Amino acid sequence: MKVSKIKGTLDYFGRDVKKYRYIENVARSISKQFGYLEIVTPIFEATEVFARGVGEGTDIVNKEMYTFLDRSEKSLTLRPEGTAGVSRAYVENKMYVDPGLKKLFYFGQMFRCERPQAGRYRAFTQFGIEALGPGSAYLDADVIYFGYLFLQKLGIKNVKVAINTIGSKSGRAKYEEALKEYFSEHIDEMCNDCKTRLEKNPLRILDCKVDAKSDIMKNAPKIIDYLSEEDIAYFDKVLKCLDKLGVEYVIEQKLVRGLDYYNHTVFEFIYDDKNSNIDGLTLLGGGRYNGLSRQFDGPETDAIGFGTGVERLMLVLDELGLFKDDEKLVDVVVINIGEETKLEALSLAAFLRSNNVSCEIDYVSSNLKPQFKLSERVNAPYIIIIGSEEVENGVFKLKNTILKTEEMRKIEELNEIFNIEGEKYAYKK
RNA sequence: GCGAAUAUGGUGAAGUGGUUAACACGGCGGAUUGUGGCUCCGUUAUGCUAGGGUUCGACUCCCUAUAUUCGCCCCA
Repeated sequence: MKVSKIKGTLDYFGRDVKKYRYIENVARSISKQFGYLEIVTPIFEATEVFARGVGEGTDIVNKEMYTFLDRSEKSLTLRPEGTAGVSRAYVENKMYVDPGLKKLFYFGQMFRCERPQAGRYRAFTQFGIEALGPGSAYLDADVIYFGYLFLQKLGIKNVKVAINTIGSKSGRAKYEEALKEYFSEHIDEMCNDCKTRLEKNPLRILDCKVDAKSDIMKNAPKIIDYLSEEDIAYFDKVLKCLDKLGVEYVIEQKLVRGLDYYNHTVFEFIYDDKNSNIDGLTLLGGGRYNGLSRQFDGPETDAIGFGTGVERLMLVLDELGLFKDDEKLVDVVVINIGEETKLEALSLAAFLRSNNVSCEIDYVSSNLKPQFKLSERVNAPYIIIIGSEEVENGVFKLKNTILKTEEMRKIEELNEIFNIEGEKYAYKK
């Protein structure tokens, strides 16, 4: 039977898996620096977690989720994003009883059934952070700075930080009402997408690219008129903090984000280089989601976080040539000349390995050619060559493939050459 | 859901309406070598995504299907 991978999924191996782990390692180390601890939540959850958490009106819930019935007819869903599950876990495990902030990060696969394209897959990996507990403008800025520094550490410089506020939940609700009313009067002149958005999520109309330049859009109600003084002061403070931290940003009034749970500060990091074919790609996005915990019957809790797509970052690293893979696979390849010394070579390899020297050996052939091919393939800096003459005389040939030198050494010197403490290797007659 | 492009061996690929489907890399076998990576010889797609059609004849033209890729929408 010929089977192939499901559309929009990836096999990682070779260089790609190294790139993937490289990003993961950077993510983990920066999380540590900011004091975020890992949380691992299930790959699947009850469907309500996302339906309620992410929001009934969102694209994710309406057309992108992998939802299925288990054997007891319960509706489950493969997680399409990380925040809802973390919020559910926060409430369920009563993490709120600890005073102060819970700072958590996750790194894992998410699933969305949509059309794959550059940097977008159906099974993809997100790294995200969530800070649950007392909110503050300082925290908002710190979270944004986290994202900023993360991309910097990966070497990704040309990034536009777009930021906006959509106010408190009540402000947002009033604003949505106003938008609905306003756009209802003009809906005939607008694009089809906007017509559906009007019912589902009027905020998103602002995000429309088709009608962006029309007068209707220009004259639409502004969020600023629906923000309370506290909301505005809060946002100003976030911006001041970013100034101080040296994060350059652009205020995008029309940045609203597609998930229902957001309020107050929202942001997106967008790759910004007109000359690049990945210009405009969203690399990281997030915002504040105060009160999401109420969806899971938890206490009203402030929270903020972001998510970033690892596959997209990999795409950027490739595009910019930022990931170099010059890792040597092993330190030594042991080559034997003639079948009669194969066992001696294996024994020598075993000795090296047991003393933390990584080492490779050809298990099949005793011909020189394939053995040298192997050492090329694994990029070994050293080659040890033994034949029956060497064993007879208690020596071995040591080849340095970088300096391209070759010399005969006594077997007693092996430990010294590879910095091995303890018992010395000796040929057994 | 909409739109576009592509589909030849292990890989990168060239190709023409008409006998043996170019070339390169890789693989395999061998020659020469106690030391390869240079050289030399041989070998490596009864088949060009699948099915149908046009034709005396199609890998090359048409249709359908499938897959991949890219874009829109939305997002990470």
